[in-house]
Amino acid sequence: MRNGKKMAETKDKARPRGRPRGFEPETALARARDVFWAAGFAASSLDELSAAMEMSRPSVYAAFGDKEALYLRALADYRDASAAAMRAALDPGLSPADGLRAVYRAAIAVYCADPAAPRGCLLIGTAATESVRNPRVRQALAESLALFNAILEERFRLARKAGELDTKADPAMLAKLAASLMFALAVRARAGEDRAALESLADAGVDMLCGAPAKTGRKRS
Amino acid sequence: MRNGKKMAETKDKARPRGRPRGFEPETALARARDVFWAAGFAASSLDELSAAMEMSRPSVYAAFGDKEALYLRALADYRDASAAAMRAALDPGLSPADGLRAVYRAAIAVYCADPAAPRGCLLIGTAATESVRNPRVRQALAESLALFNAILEERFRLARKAGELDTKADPAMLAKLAASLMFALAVRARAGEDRAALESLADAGVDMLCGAPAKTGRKRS
DNA sequence: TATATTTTGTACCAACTCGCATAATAAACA
DNA sequence: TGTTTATTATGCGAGTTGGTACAAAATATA
Repeated sequence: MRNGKKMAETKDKARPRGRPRGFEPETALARARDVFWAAGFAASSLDELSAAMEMSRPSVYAAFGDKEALYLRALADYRDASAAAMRAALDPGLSPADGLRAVYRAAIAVYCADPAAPRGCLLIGTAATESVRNPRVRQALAESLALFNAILEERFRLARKAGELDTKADPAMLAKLAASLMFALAVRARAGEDRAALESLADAGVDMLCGAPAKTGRKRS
Repeated sequence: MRNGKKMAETKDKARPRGRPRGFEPETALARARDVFWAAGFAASSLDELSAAMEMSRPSVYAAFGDKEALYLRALADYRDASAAAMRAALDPGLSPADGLRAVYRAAIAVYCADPAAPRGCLLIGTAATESVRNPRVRQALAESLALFNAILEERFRLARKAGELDTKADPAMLAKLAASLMFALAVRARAGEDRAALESLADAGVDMLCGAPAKTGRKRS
């Protein structure tokens, strides 16, 4: 049927013993992630998931376990991809402000990838809902948010060492504030705020976090 | 409160014609709101809802319509209560910084009311998930977030007029940044971050938004 | 009393949910 | 060729879902 075309022959690896898989795990996972991303965990049925993954339901179970395991796997993959993108954006060759701007810009691009139905962040937009009643999801969410904090903190710590930051600045708190703006962008994107508004908000946030005092609320004398 | 007309008749006005209701609409709605708050819209079954409301399912339907109508009603009530609390916290007798601190403190108190299972914000924690596929929920969410922005903006605008703010400051952008921190606090609370951490983050945010430049990342020379 | 009106409780429905048992299929291996 | 092994497809079953029909119950009114 759907495997008549190709048997998912991956590279030069010798085929395993049994019948070859009719799907590529990575793309199947990406499809599942997209379903969860749009509908959330609770509203994603296995029918819709297996259809999007182009797999029969027993195959989904055999390959990835039950619905929760599949969801946790999607969350973990998303977390890793996001962390990698953040580290890439925070190129130490750029100033902390430019790096932060790049992080926000990349995040907004992901959040608003589909202009017809912006999805925001998979973790904040869907895992947060499950977090109250599902401790495993809560832990995955908490760990992911902490990781994003830590990546930003590392950059701010480096900047302070390099003299790009006031020595009195607290890198950990700065990172939490910077991450908070990213989380808020995710919420606003999912609520439908348009991309231009998100980007100007992000720019104002960078100015406030890293400089350009003219635009803050501070009274200057 | 919001509909004095209908509420007044339950007091001591003549009883309506038929069999009297066995529930108080306000408390029943609050119970429904709590179920949605913990489980989200999709994972809240009518069985659980009607049990929490201490009403039979047909009674729920007769009084509030279907599950979505009940949810939208809970969202609207929550939005109104939140807006009232924000306006109360932003007492013009206080400085903008103190008012903002009060807003965050009140928000965190709501988000972390149950220390065993902090729920964050009903809108951000549950409506965001439904927003992608349910345009009515998305609109309710977007309008609520915009209302929170507007309430903060009004206070900043007043502060600028009163000379408490740099004339170059942009009240609209400041309000969006301030609201963004509130949204992030909601996300972090639902992810399980402890109350003390949220409060110190909120304080650092107020300092950054309204003054105390020593703690920002700005390099001062 | 009898009637009108509204709410309540029981019981039900069709559709959908997740997960699995079973068996056919497709490959490597002997 | 047959055997082994892994994946596929079919189909089912127990439970849950949102929503409703119906009649009993409780009140006001005539």
